[in-house]
Amino acid sequence: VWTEPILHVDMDSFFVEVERLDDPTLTGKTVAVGGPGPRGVIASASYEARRFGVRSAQATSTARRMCPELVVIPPRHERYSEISARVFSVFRSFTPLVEGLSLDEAFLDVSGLRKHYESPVEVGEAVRTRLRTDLGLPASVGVASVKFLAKLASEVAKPDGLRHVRKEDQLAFLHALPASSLWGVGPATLAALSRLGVERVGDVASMPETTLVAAVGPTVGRHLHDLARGHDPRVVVPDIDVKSVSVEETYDQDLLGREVVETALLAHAQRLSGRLRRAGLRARTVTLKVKYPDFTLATRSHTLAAAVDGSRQLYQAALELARGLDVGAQPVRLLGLGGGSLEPADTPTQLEIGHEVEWDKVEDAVAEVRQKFGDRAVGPARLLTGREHPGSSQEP
DNA sequence: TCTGGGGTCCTAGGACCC
DNA sequence: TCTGGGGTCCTAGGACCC
Repeated sequence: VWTEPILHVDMDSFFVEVERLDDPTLTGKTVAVGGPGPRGVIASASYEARRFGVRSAQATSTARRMCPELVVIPPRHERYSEISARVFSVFRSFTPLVEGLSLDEAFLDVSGLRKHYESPVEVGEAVRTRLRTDLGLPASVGVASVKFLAKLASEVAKPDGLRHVRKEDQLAFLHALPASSLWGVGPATLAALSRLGVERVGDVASMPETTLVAAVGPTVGRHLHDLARGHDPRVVVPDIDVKSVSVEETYDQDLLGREVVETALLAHAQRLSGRLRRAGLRARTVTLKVKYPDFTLATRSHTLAAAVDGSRQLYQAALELARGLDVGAQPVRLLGLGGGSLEPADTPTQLEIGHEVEWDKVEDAVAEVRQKFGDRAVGPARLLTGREHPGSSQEP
């Protein structure tokens, strides 16, 4: 009974269900959470909306055409994070062996619960019941011998269900699935596999490892060879530390001109600074990301001598990086700014000159106000538009 | 139809050190 | 004078996931 001790718990259309908690009139309706603008994309769709063909990652304009009644709600990530913390508290009340994959899904290794439950399936049902009764949220659970099978099982269980894949049935379950359902197979790998005539996972299993390695490279090839046999040595690792923090924005209209880009970077630097400070982190590597209208991406990064979390320091680094790119001459569709090589903020850092200390105090105060009232509550005068600028209406 | 925002991991080349 | 191999760090790009 305990040969399948891995649970994958996946919340059903999580963002939409959180919006329904806060506004029950949305229940039963065709609802989606996503960017409402001309370049917006659906992040989460209710099952009612999915019946019309609405899908996540779809352009909002496409979704509206398929489902004219669709209610599109702009994302509120802070709120989803709050509810996610409660969801993970429920997980950890069952076992400390919880490995989060995102805000709304996690692996649980429940092999330690033999004394308390009859089977892993009973644990899975208990988790689902707790999420439903305590938080009012539906979830689906996959129960299997290893992680990737549990994840595939929860996918099959959706919505609001549980699927148990027994060890003796797992190869039959696995081999019937399309090759694209394997974890790590995206468009590029799928195209390479198609050239080999592979359609199902069973076809992957019948390929010699050398053939797979020749087609998709050694790392992915060996990985696929293992997965197709139901082999997955990865254990559930609790609490993986965050490795990078970033903010980015796709603009409704492309940015044109260095000055416009620099103003946008200042706003990014402030948001990033707030995110880092709230997380108690400092970044030693700063990365600038630019997407041009033809969707080509360029990144430039720089590693500093000491880790930073202040908006001015991040802004200065971003300006330096922007010099290495063709912004200003070329229109810019998206700008992103990120921090990597993260360190805990309690690591002592050397302060260079007197007024830096004062500036740090100012930035701390700003970060605090932002935490209370949102990222856009406080900023330099440069970011104010004419209408908001005090006294601007009095100007001649 | 027209393609978001937030992440992780891998690769490959070059710098630098031993 | 010409040469080795290994290890680590940094940078840029790309595949992939939710």
